[in-house]
Amino acid sequence: MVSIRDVASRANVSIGTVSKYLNTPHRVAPDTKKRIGKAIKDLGYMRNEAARQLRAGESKTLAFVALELNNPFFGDVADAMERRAAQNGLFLFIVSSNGSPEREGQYIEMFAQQRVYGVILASGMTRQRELDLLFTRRIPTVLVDAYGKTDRFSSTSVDDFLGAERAVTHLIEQGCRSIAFIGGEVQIHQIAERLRGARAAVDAHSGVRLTIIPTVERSVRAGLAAGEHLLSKGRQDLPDGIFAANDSLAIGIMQAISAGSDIRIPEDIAVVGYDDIDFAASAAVPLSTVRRPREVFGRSAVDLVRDQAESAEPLPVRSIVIQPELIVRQSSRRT
Amino acid sequence: MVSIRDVASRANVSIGTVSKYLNTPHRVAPDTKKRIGKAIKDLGYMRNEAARQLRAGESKTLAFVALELNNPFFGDVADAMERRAAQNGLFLFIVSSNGSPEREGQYIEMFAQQRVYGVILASGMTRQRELDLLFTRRIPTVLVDAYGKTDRFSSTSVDDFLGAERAVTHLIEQGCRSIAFIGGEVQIHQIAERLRGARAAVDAHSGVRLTIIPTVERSVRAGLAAGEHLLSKGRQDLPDGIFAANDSLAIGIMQAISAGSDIRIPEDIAVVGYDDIDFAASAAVPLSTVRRPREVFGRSAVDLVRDQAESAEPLPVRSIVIQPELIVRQSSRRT
DNA sequence: CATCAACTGTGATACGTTTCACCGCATGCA
DNA sequence: TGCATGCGGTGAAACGTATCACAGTTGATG
Repeated sequence: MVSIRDVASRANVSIGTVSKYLNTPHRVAPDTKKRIGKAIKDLGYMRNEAARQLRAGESKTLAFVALELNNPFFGDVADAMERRAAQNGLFLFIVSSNGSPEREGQYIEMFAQQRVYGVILASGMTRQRELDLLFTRRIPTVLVDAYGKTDRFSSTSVDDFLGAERAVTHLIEQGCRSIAFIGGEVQIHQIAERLRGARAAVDAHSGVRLTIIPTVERSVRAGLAAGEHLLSKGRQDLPDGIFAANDSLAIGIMQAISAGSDIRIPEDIAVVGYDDIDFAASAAVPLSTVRRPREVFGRSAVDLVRDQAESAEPLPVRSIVIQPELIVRQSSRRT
Repeated sequence: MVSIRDVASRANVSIGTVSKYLNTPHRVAPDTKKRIGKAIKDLGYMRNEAARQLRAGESKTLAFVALELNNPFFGDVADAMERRAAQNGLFLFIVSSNGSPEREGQYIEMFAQQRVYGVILASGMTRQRELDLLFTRRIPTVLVDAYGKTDRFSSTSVDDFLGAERAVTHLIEQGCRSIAFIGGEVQIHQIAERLRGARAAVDAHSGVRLTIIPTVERSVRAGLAAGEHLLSKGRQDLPDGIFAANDSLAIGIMQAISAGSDIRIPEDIAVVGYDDIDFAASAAVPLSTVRRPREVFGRSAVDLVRDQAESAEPLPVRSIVIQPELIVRQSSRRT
């Protein structure tokens, strides 16, 4: 493997000069510059990033830990972050925790070991252990959608409690009295918030019941399975309103219902999802949902990290909270 | 920042012993082990990955370059890769080229500088420059969906030519005579293949026309725009069959058609997409499509990289070609 | 009792950079 | 001429780890 040393000797200069060429080229004489450039090309030299990092101690790599990538919502957010990162001269590494806190922990540890530029956490299930790690190491960290979870990190989030409350209140206004919350994995912070909001809405109206149906994943497939499970019950046990933890789930459930029964949406069961992914509007029955702005989300998370990283002294914690918007479509419109 | 040196002195051992503790703990006496462990905990020591890499020269990080993450297909593939990587004790870093070959080039260069374990390329638009780079540096590299593009790298791919040919032949059998191919960004290898397949099918039948409609992105939104553009033409200029470059596009187009006209799908226009993402089956009109197995895809790409990386001598190039499957649903079923 | 192997721990070296104090030299100015 | 200034280049010292030959100790074996 060819190193800076080889380049130096081939160009008849010292190692220091080659390094200068690499980092502050304007401080190298034109003639020398040419020689070094040629040597690099001839040898096919490529800087060893590990060595650079070790010595310089800084990195331009921003890490984004997503909960799962099969949800298009995260894909869109990731793409938005990538654009913003590029504008700031940063690189964005995305990892998927695939729903496992242990795995996420491994990744965070690796990022800490790499001394990355910063970390954006959107898994909603980061363990205290890793949060402590990031905090004590002073690694610029931003939490996505963990509103109120911590006073140590900056965050961007949508007020999921409010969003869920609005969604369920809407269902109740449409006449629903038995509401099922699907996707109740309370490990995940966002989901827990949505459940809390749903319950608040239900509690505010007498005569309304809330049932919780957990799922393993939050994919279309999981929604299908949940829907089929639901249908296997007696007709009288069915809810008349469904609030799903995200759109993928909702779409899966609606598909199961329309394929496996003559139950009508929204007349017999009204459905509301969460996120407003692009596929929500084009579902068999266009899906009512709670919109979370993806572009803003991604952009502001990157900005928050950058501000922290570029600032000399520690910045005060900042929390950006975005209001969610209820989008009513056919799947819940009864009037 | 606390280093291995601090740990050593606090535990009253040499640096070498601490390193041994970190890498081959079974060669350290239980008593010493305890002392070192305590010192590490007390000091909050964390290994510096850059230094480790510099010295050891090896990494456990696999890089996946995706074309775009807003397409759920890539998200699913990425999740599948992540699972396989975890099984092999590897880390998976995902990056999105966001449709820009320059940006992709930057990432590849950075991966080469980092001496990553391996690289999986799925952008379909990797430049020759970067391919050469990876090849000469002997970085284990696998191409996804670049069947026949190179004889230097192993690859997993779906035969997109065949898939497209089948899709369009199916449209013709359903009576379509004027077919539009939507998403014609020929820069991207996969898309170019699909276009080639579509043309082959059209050429094999007399009296059938093929129109190409390019789009900037390949998202639902882009499909909506393309659909609206289509509708703005006179009714007699409309195609009677649409083959979209992917499902997101197809779903967007169908949505535009059903919202902005009384044109019926499939009676007036039959539509076929590509990928069979989970949302295809649950679209307003369930979407016919060409299925690409996502799980197998992700898994085998990781395996190919691993085989190369673990092998002492260079392995012969291997190409895994998967047959695509045409899934006929309502959007193209006229009989 | 001598020998040998297994087991622990040591210290020096190397990995490929960046950085920084320093030096020689030419230039401009009084 | 004397002196400050700035430019272009040098060489050595880190950065934090892994590795490896080697040494000391112990227990078993013949």
